[in-house]
Amino acid sequence: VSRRRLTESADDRPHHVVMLGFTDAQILDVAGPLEVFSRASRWLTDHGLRDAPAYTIELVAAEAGPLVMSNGLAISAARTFREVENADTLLVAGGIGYDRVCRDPEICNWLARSSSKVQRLGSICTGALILAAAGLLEGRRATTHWAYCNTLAEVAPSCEVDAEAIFVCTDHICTSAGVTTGIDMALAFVEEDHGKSVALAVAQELVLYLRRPGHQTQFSRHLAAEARDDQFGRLELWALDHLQDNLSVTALAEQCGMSERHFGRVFTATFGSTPGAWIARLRLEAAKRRIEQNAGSLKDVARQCGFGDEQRLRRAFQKSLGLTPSEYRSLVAASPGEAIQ
DNA sequence: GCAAGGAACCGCCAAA
DNA sequence: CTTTTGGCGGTTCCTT
Repeated sequence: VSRRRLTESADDRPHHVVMLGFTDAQILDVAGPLEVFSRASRWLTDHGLRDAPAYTIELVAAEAGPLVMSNGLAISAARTFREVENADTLLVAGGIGYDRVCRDPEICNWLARSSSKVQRLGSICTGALILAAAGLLEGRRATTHWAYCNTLAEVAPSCEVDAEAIFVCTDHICTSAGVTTGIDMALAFVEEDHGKSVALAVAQELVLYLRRPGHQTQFSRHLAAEARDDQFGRLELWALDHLQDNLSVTALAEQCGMSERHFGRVFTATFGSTPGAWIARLRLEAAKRRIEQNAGSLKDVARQCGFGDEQRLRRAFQKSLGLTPSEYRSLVAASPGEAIQ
């Protein structure tokens, strides 16, 4: 994250955050980050740190008409992207319809032009592919939803794709990974603008908001998997519902009706990740969410997420995070908004 | 921390 | 002939 702070402008103009949404965008892509800015703004005025709102927030549509989000919820944006002026932070949502937006030259041109005018340009999930379509990720480091990292590398050959990062910022362009990471990115923006304590306060408030839907990451994974509606989409749904069961390569291959050898080969070609590593990641993410939500003992978490016992859970955490599960828990308790990779 | 056993991964080749 | 699929076996990594 660039350390560029908002200059205290004489007129104390609020920072204008614009989210570009489209039909079939992920609702969490859209709502999560905007919620961060809205809460930050309220926190600052509630605590007497600002008289005027720190952020003004606007959702604009890529096309005319209401945005029917990937969960069926309809939101109406007052304006389309054509009418946007003076955006300070411009965010691009991801979701199922991203490819349609990618093929729209008017939006791509608008994004390319806006990029040089705005202070920050961010993408959530597959929104990164829209930025790539606008030619904005060439020669940069970037990330996107893990299942689309290969696609991103294809459409933006000189883009250095970081499949591991939660979000990646180069200069003023930030791309975030899966849906919920858009919230982490937005928190980083708030921190950049108003300092760590404000970001932390917002994050703490948001923990409640995040807890409510339950297993947020898996939830969004469910939506994405359902929407993908192909063989591996169905496999992911099945795997998410069977985390505690045997998810060996043999079992997965059987689920897909393929031989192990063929399954492994097709899977790796599609996802750029081996089946074993993918399952490990699914389980680790699930365990992290449960620990963040303080749902049960580590033993329960280990069992529910398919690690079997605490030892295996601990090893998995050590390997990917360099922390033990209990260290992770206390870290999250100390700073709930901080996402740990 | 170590050794044994097992699972995952992948190159290679053959059949469909 | 090319593409898709599957079996075999060696190596590596993980679990116990």
